[in-house]
Amino acid sequence: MQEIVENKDIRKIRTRKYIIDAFFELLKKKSFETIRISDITTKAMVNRATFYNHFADKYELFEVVTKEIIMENVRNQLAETTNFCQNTLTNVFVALTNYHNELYALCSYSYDEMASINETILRKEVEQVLFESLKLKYSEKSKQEIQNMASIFSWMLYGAAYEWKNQNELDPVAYFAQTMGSIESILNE
Amino acid sequence: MQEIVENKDIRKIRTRKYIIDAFFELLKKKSFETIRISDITTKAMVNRATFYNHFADKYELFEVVTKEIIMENVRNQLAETTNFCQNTLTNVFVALTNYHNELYALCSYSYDEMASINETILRKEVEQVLFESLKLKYSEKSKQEIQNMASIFSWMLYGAAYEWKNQNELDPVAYFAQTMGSIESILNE
DNA sequence: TGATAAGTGTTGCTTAAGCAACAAAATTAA
DNA sequence: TTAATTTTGTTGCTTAAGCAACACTTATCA
Repeated sequence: MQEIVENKDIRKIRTRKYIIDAFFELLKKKSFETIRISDITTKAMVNRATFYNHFADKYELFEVVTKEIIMENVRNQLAETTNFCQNTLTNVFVALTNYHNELYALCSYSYDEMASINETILRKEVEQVLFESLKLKYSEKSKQEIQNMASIFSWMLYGAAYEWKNQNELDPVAYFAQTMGSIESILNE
Repeated sequence: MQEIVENKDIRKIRTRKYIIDAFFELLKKKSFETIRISDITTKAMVNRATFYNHFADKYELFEVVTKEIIMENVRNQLAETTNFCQNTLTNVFVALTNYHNELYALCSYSYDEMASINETILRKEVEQVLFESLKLKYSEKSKQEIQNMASIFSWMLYGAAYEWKNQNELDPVAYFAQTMGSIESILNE
């Protein structure tokens, strides 16, 4: 319970920042797997033991950082669509393409690796948001049913954004409209 | 005596670096006099009290930093001329023009102010180096006489470099050769 | 294979840095 | 000018971070 002491001491904030900065700096040049804790701490000019006061390991560092820095962006865009509507899926999709672009900008060298690590985390986030949104709209449906819808949508959107990144030719909105149009026409056959 | 403990602890090195970096960052935008200690510490993300563990005040900060970063350069170039010779004056002059260029690059906004603050420090440094050099060459002369020569030369060279910066048209070596040529011809009239 | 090395994660003790509060200059405003 | 405000420099106590040493796991390569 004592756990949430919150950063009042500037040293914690500063050290954290420098670790994160150093980490992303390194991600521009080498792959996630080849980055050692000591690489990070050396660049950040902190003791290796200090790293462990902030993060359990480099996986947690990346997870936490991604959630904070990148997903905050996604969340903000998702927040626009409190109630589920036709545009919700498009908005979420656009948010996800932004996420991919930002991630790529942050760690171009190890983008695929990073995207892969984040996949589950991010997809779950999306699922959660969609669940909340769907719940409001379809209050008559069972929780399980809504959960299933949210899950399928999250997979679909995450996957679509990932594929979009690999092609990266069309504007996200156009890409999504086109693809969804095709899917709908097939489902309605 | 315990004073020279030397930096083994990375915190001291790191904090020092961040204070110095923040200081020069600020010098690019505002004048030395308008920079508050708290401006520096805020930017450096350290406590204000910590500043005073490293420096007595911002004047000492600047003095120490200048000596370390900029004058090291000057010293290196001066080191080439251990024994006083015809080229010594030219070398020192060139070193001083480099110093002015570097100082300007570091704090363009407040260059004049900074150059003025450093004047005495730098001139004394030059005087000291010239004194050592002259002493070797003219061991028959009295210490006082050598001291006087070194002093006059230091004023001359410092002033010449300062004037050169204000004109900044000719190549340093050409400027110095030309000016010294004129002076010599007058002295020999 | 077995051994040498390199990286990880943890711990007890030490030290630099943070914080808050203060008096004393120095600015600014009335 | 005087009063209000801001900045400076200092201090006692607290806390985060450094250090060094450790056991342990994971490469490296002879």
